[in-house]
Amino acid sequence: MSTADLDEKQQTVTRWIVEYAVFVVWNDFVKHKTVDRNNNRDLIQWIAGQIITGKREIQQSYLMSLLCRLNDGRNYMIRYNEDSILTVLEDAAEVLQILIKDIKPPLYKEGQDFLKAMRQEAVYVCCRANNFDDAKEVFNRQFSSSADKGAEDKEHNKQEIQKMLKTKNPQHHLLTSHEYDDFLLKAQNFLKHFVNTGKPSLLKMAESRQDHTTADPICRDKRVNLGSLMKVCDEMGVSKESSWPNFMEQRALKEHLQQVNQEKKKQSNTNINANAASTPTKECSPKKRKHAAVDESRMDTSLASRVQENSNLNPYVILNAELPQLQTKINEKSPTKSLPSPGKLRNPWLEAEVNEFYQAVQIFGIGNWSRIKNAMRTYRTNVQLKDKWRTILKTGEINRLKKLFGDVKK
DNA sequence: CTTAGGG
DNA sequence: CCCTAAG
Repeated sequence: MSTADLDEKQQTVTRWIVEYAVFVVWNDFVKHKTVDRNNNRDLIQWIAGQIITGKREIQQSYLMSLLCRLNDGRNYMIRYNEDSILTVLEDAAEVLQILIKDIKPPLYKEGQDFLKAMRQEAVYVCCRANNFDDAKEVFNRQFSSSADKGAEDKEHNKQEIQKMLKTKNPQHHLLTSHEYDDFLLKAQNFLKHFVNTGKPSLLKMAESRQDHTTADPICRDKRVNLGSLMKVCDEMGVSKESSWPNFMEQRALKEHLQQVNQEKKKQSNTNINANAASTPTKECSPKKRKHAAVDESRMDTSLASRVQENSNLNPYVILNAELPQLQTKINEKSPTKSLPSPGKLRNPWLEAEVNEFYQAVQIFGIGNWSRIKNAMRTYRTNVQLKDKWRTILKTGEINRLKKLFGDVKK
């Protein structure tokens, strides 16, 4: 097989994954009117880093990033990048603008209306939180430059909002007559036009495959069997390393972190170790585990079950979960290149970093430093991780971690 | 390219 | 954190 063939196949698989990703994120959105940013961000970041020339793929990745922002829209305190003063919904409005830039005539008005609605909502969410100062700033940013379009109704609306802002009343009818969920519904109705409702190719492939490969009930109810997806990649002659993003492993890690955090919240009620539930395979010999795929069944069910918002993640994870600016990252070749770049000299380990590391070791096992590295998306090398583990043992920090997160499997 | 272990 | 041997 020539390398050109391989490239093309990789491209195809990449497309499929994008397609599949949109499918997953969109389904989340319409079903629960929410998108789990902390999980889907891995997907989006990976996609953003891919070299995908197809216009549709770019649109799709914009769509997904928009959905994540809409989900966060209630909380105007969130910022998607550090030096931005824009609130989530303002940020989302920018993404939307790009998304609908060359929208076709029949939809043009709808698009503009929705964009307007989003800008209003950006003001409203501040008002609902009784923060009229921020609301005012958002308003000025979003509504000041509408001089170019002197439509009457727009002006009217603008004045209405201005009046509302003056009252400083969070119970104003403008705010109470529409909930945020109504806005999401509106979003859903409009954004339908951007999502391909057909089944993703990758999913179709996987489904046709799993019919005769397994009778596992989990796989039957249309849910995705990631193992099958990977198999498809294999059969396409695409090496897993380059084609299959390691967000799968990252997700496993994140889920584990969430579980542990929730467990900690419930605290002393039960003595059950979170490990026992999340890492069923412990009898494997190290050699065997090395070749086993990431626990597929667990990730399968997670696809459908990551519904709840988790506001209790530790700060390190939240930091790590910030979305990249799609506008700037979309053309970059390698997502890993854009990660927190290492200082030239030595970088001390932060406690939160060590905690994440320890939990990663719990998931992937001692010695699988490479996989741990990928899951953590850290700039540190496998060897550094190995050395860190050694010093954790030597210094006795292991005891602190053991108390915090439980034992680590051998 | 990965990991283990010595320095 | 680096180096190197071994898989």
